[in-house]
Amino acid sequence: MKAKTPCKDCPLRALPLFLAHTASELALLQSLKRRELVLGEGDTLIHEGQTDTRLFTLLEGWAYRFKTLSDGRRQILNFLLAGDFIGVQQKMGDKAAHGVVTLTTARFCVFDQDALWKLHRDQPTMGFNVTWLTAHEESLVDDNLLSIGRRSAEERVATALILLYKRAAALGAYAQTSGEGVLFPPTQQHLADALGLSLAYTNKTLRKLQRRNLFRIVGGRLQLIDTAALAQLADLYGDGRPAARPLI
Amino acid sequence: MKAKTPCKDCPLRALPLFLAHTASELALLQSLKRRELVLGEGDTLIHEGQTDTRLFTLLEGWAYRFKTLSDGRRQILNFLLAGDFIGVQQKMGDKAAHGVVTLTTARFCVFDQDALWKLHRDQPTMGFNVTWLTAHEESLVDDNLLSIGRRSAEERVATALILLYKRAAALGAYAQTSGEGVLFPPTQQHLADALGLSLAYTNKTLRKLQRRNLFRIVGGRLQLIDTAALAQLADLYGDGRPAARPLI
DNA sequence: GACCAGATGCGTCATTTGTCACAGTGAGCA
DNA sequence: TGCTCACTGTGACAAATGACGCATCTGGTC
Repeated sequence: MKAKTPCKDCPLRALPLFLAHTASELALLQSLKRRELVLGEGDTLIHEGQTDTRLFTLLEGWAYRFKTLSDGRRQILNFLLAGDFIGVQQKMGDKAAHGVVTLTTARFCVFDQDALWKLHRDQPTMGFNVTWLTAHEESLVDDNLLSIGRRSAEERVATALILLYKRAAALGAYAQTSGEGVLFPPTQQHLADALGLSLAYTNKTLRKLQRRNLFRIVGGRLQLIDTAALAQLADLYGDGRPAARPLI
Repeated sequence: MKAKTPCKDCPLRALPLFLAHTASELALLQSLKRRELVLGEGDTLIHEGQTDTRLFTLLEGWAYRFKTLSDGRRQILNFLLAGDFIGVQQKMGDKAAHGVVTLTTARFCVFDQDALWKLHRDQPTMGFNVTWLTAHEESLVDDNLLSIGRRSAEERVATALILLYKRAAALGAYAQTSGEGVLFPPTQQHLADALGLSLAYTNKTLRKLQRRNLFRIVGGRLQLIDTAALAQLADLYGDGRPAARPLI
């Protein structure tokens, strides 16, 4: 899988979710792309505590960012899907960095060591895009913080299902979305760690909503059956559909 | 208070917490500074849901970012102290923006409408600094998410007290830190909303730690008495002291 | 000094969520 | 075929946290 797709032909870029870039922006990206990296399910891209790493873009598959306490308690900060840009925080050398682990086999675009600075220096619009993506990821974490701090278990599950569904669906056929729903790789343990709940209680809550016929998970695919009921539980602001965004 | 201090003489800039900027960077900042704004205690800087706003830097006082659910449950995402840069997320037009409210009388630096783009375009190092600050704020929210998702009430309180203490202390005399501790304006209700706990339980937890003589809050000032015990409860990675950072 | 509003402090009881133990299920594999 | 292992499902009970009510304190203000 070292076949380096040229950036301008990147199939992700064709999706309506992603904004178009100019030829010179693409040329800069191409010049910063070092290689592609494929990891298996459950592999570590960035170790927790690691501070100097490369920058990556997730091209295919799912991953997640997480932090742990010394006794092993783990919190998933957010899930990463195709198009997500990874590593800005580590580049800033923040003391308490997080880890990144894959949830499925995943393919990454690996950038030059100095990519973060060169993006800002050589193409201010790309620097702006980095800021945009960083602010956007922060807003995902903000949402999760609201959920975990103030929503009940049922509401958290409903919120997570809707938001993850919409994110995956926005990638469409590229992420194998179909009439049967979206691919949904997280296990209940992952959901528990993301929602700040125990595994057992996450299971009970999922079953409860499932028995009310609000959603279905079959064969690794998530289908929302009663989106309105889920949305009411979740009490979201918007419709949860991700905004069009830059792709770096 | 419309007395516009020139950026290069900003007293914040003299603190060791903040990195030095070049003359041309300062000149750019100066050109983007429109005015200063003073708000009273509990005033709203940015309404929740507002998407297009200005950029601000908090020059003096405390504030907080928050989100609410439609039934009024509120989550404080993080506290803002002098030197914090405000408004990047709203500029990105993220659907589910947060509000910003002051905790004390506060003074803000108000920037030009297009400041975000001009910072990137005219001085890539300043664009880089915006990314840095945004990533840094995200990492604060990551920390809070770990706390609320996986720490017990006692651990959350200990963590918050240490981190807020260190942030305030890093501003030194500028934030009126003294032998009597740091100024500490949040009420127990604010702490409860930040920690994802109820007001009553926050009170009980604070009292418990206070009775164990771990800290003291008197006259609006926070003193850590047994920092080691607090740190052990908090299970932090580093020492919690904030890293040197750009000031925009 | 009396009053008031916002904070803090605390007891009791209710609810949510966690813990533990164990059973079922299905995919991979010897 | 029968392991094993990761994952899902479930019940009984325990622990953490929330809800409510009310007392107390404190600082402003008339």
